Amino acid sequence: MKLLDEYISIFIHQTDLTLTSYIKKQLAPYNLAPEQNLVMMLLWEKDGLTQNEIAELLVKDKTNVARMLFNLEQKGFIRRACPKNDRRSLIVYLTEEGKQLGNHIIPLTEKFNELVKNGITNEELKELKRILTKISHNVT
Amino acid sequence: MKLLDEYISIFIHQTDLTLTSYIKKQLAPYNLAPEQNLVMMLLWEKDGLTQNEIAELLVKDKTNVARMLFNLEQKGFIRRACPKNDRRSLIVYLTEEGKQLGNHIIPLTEKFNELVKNGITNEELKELKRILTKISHNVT
DNA sequence: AGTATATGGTTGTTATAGCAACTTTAGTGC
DNA sequence: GCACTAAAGTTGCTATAACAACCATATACT
Repeated sequence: MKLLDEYISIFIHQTDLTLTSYIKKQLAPYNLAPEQNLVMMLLWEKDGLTQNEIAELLVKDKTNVARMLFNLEQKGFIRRACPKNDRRSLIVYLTEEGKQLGNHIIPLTEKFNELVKNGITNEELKELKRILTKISHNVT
Repeated sequence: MKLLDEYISIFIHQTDLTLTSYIKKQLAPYNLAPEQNLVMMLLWEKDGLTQNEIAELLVKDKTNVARMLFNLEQKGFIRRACPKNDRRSLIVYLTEEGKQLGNHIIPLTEKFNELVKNGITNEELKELKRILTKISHNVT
């Protein structure tokens, strides 16, 4: 498409859509959406983060994170508890089911990452990150 | 963030979010959302496309396009008419207001594109597109 | 102590994004 | 000409994304 060639931002956007669409289908059988998976990946690394910490780590609006966590709680993958010393915040814990889920999902995301990088050298990856970083800085 | 460094797809996703967020704010005063703007850019190039053609050109689901066009119609930028030879389809036309809008938005998007490309050589841009294309093909 | 401010979460609204199921209309095959 | 299939749009559902406004609790400052 012409737009896609003229505007690099649209090119990046389309690539992102393609990638998201793929991983979404991979995760669907596990009842997990792509961004919900990012939250889970944080928790598999370090259980017991607060909502706010998750929002900062994912560079996301706290409203989105709150809603994602609500959904993950509904699905039974996490639970939220109020710490005694600060009744404003909520700490997020994995449930047993949430912990088990990692055994399936982590290999799946590793495989996805390998697929994405297929045929691309480390040099190229570094170059890609370097240019994307430059682009981000240009508008920030 | 660790996730961002380990998974190139997340890196791309974050870059896209940053870009989208920026252009969204630029377009907001004109009562136009980023994806709505893509539709308008197509129409400024070629008025009188069908909904289906727009969906194909933008590589988007027809349901999204239908809803975007509904919103653009509500805003008064386009109108939709049924061609006599095929009562299933809808042809999309710019209104006078929609045409006028282009005078403001097109320069704005050009400026945005220049900003995004700031400090990046044509070689780097080509390289970026090449690698992103490879990545897209890997999951398609 | 008491006001002011800051922090952590929630709710509401708008805009993508894509799937499934559906309606209406057009074209095909016999 | 009738049944079948294909095509174009619409509706409903779930999941992001971000902003504004809000509530409750903590902290700071006087």
